[in-house]
Amino acid sequence: MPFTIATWNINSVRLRLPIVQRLLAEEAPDVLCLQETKCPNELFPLEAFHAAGFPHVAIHGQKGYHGVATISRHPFEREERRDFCQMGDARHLALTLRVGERRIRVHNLYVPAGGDEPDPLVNPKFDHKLRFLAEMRRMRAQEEAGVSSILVGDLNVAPLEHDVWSHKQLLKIVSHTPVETEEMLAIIRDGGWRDLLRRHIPEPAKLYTWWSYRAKDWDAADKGRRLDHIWSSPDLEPHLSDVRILRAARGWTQPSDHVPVLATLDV
DNA sequence: ATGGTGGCACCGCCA
Repeated sequence: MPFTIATWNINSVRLRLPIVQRLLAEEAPDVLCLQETKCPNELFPLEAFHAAGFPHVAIHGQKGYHGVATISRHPFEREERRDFCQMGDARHLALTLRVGERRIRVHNLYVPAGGDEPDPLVNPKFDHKLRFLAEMRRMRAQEEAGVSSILVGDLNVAPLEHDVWSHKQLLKIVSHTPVETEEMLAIIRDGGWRDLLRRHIPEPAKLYTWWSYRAKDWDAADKGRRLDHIWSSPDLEPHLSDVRILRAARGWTQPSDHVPVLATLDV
């Protein structure tokens, strides 16, 4: 049966509830992982997701900043919230889905953006980002026997040359500096992950999931970056049937600066 | 060319 997982940095789940509902109605994913919910747990709009056909919801929020949530049609178990870098930030949520006979561990991550200056000695936010990525090196695709893995989220790194509009012009821009891109490729390699977007649409095709709010005309300028990712354990890769980046959502009413990314597996 | 926009909470911080 087909199984679709979606990931979306929503930049306030309460403000953008109408477009989240639109995504759920139009794309009907099985699971939606949200980042930057910017919503304390007690104010999370649970009922709206229940009404949309998603009875199983896990949240990890905080006031004002960050926050992740995983919304599912299928039941899950073993919720986990890791405190990367021991900063107290709400940036990780894991759970194990039961999909038919299969068990899938789903990690939902929001990696720190890292500020503007790509020097950990003068910019504590960039230092935090590098330490966060170093901690991600310990995440293994094959963690438990008999359990597949999917890792999604706003990872705030565009690792490949064709994940940005201009490789040369972004080499000193946070999200595409060599220290970040090399670290991300090492996380993928050492963790045994498969980059499902690139398995489906290899380079040199350009792939973007984020366009700045600051551009006059984001669509015409098209200065995007691929910051949002879907990775899986190797056993799932042969079951991948489709990948979609919903570029049109960048033009929806009161949009997020990120668009939804979806992967469909035949499981 | 070193701004530009957006959200939240509070008058600045983060992206």
